[in-house]
Amino acid sequence: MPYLEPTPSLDFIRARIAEDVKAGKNAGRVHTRFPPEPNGYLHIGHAKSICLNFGAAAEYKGLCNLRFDDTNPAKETVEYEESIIRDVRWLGFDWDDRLFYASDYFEKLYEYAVYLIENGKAYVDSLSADEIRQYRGTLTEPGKESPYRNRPIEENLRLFERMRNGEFEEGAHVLRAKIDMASGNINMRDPVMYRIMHVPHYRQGSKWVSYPMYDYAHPISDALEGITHSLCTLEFEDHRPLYDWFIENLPVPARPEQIEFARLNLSYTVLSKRKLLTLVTEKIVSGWDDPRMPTLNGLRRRGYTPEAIRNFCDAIGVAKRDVIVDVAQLEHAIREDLNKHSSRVMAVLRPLRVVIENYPENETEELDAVNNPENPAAGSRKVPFSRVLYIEQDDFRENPPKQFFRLAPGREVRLRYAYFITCKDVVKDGSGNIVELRCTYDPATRGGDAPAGKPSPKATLHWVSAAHAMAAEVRLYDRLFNEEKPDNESPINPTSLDVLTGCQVEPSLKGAKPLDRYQFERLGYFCVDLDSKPNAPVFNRTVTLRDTWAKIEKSLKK
RNA sequence: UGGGGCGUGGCCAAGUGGUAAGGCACAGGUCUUUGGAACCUGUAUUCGAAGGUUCGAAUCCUUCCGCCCCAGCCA
Repeated sequence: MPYLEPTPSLDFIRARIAEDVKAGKNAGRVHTRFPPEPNGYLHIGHAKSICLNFGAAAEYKGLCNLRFDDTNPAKETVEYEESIIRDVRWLGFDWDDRLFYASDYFEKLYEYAVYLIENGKAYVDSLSADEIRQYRGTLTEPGKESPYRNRPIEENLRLFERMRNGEFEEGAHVLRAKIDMASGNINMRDPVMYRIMHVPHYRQGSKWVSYPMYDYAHPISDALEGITHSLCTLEFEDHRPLYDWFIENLPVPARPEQIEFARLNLSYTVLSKRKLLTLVTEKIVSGWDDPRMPTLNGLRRRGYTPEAIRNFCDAIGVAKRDVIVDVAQLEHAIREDLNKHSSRVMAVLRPLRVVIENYPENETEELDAVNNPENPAAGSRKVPFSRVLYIEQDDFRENPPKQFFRLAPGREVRLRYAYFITCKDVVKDGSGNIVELRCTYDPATRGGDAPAGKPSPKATLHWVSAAHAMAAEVRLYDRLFNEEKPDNESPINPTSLDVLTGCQVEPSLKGAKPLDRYQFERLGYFCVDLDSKPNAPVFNRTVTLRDTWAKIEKSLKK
């Protein structure tokens, strides 16, 4: 029996696409689209859809269009459109010349609407919005037919044209599909196709005053673009019969198929456009790109890479059940990527002055430090060492607990890439605060290697030379919410942002530019913030390193 | 009580009648000049529940239970 490679399991959408291709449906062609409405910024949930649409198309030698679903001029702006284009590109996807807009189909959409009217399948209703709601019935009771439902075709045609010409006030009339007011599916109870809006469109200007609704515009837009698989989220499942109804009742050039999947939910994170907008407008965060935001530009500013986000989307899969993915999964994705690709550097966030008593006053040594142990090709750099250093306050304990093996009085530890040092004395100020450590170094340990016969210390500390280090601001971020499933009332995590000033970073960081990413050894991954200036650098903490000591310490406190 | 969906370990997720993949998280361990990384080991007698069909069921049938979505002239 020959060994067979296990076939990688496909998610249900890819499986379906594979079937269609195999069956020769659409001549084996695969064509998807990502259809955002330009009314907000893209977030990690959209990334799932983007990766699915562009990814699945590419895997089956197909294409994916970027199409703006801009049918509601009251909410849409160029600012949003531009941010969406930037974010999809940044994520790593390309649509060549296939950038489309539903608004470019308005004329065609209008013609199709006329076609439905002519065939007795659409009518102009003159009921008010309130009345339409009442006539619609409820979830358990059927609706009633509008008294205008059987208007003569000619009258419908005249009225619809006058709607287009701007002869009516908003709300005076709507165009409705004539389907079934008794349907158990409310979407089929004569859904509205067009409504009058005296609002200029951000791309069409004042050309239109009647705008098509999503349910009507979407299937036609898909058909006009030759979309084969129209992927959307679960809440549109009920709309599929309507989607199909338009496709079946109109002479459209293709028959796209709508398939629904579950949208992404992330623990400790809010992902609804409305809630995100509130965070921005109420100034709870600094903007759409606040590094605590789950928006793509927020994540970018936080230091996330497109690759990590794509890997995350890959890892969580695509299915139909409602899920809440653990943010730990996202954090794992960025750690995994940054571990492989980011340069190591030493930075001291909360400095504690250390004087090496047996080291000459005015001497400086340049020591070799490896840039990335995961990637030898990244090479090495020189780090200056001198008599006065800074180490992390957390790395010293006057009365260390059992499992603490960092620096303590009388104890020897290694300074990374430098020397072993031993703490001889603790200097305190008037109120008993530790302000300085007096230490000695062992010249035989240069580079950090233990000489033959000498045991290696249990701890290795990062450090920085006081005379050479550069001062910096560091912003420590944590999850925005402490509740696993935050809702509208959830308070934000008061420690979601901790700004540290007076941090000391190694001099090689002098040329760092906004968005450059590093690992601060033993601390986490950081990236240069957009607010950073050459003389006043600012770093954002993307994510911490896994911290075993923090876990021990936490269990110690219990 | 109308219609549409969904229920596999703490969180995701394969599996489509032949005896429960994988990832995250967690717990041990090896190694280590990052308490990082890497590597190894462990964690569902069980697939929402109960019946039934079958030599054999997470997969088929029946009933029940639970959760999500829909009553915008939003998308």
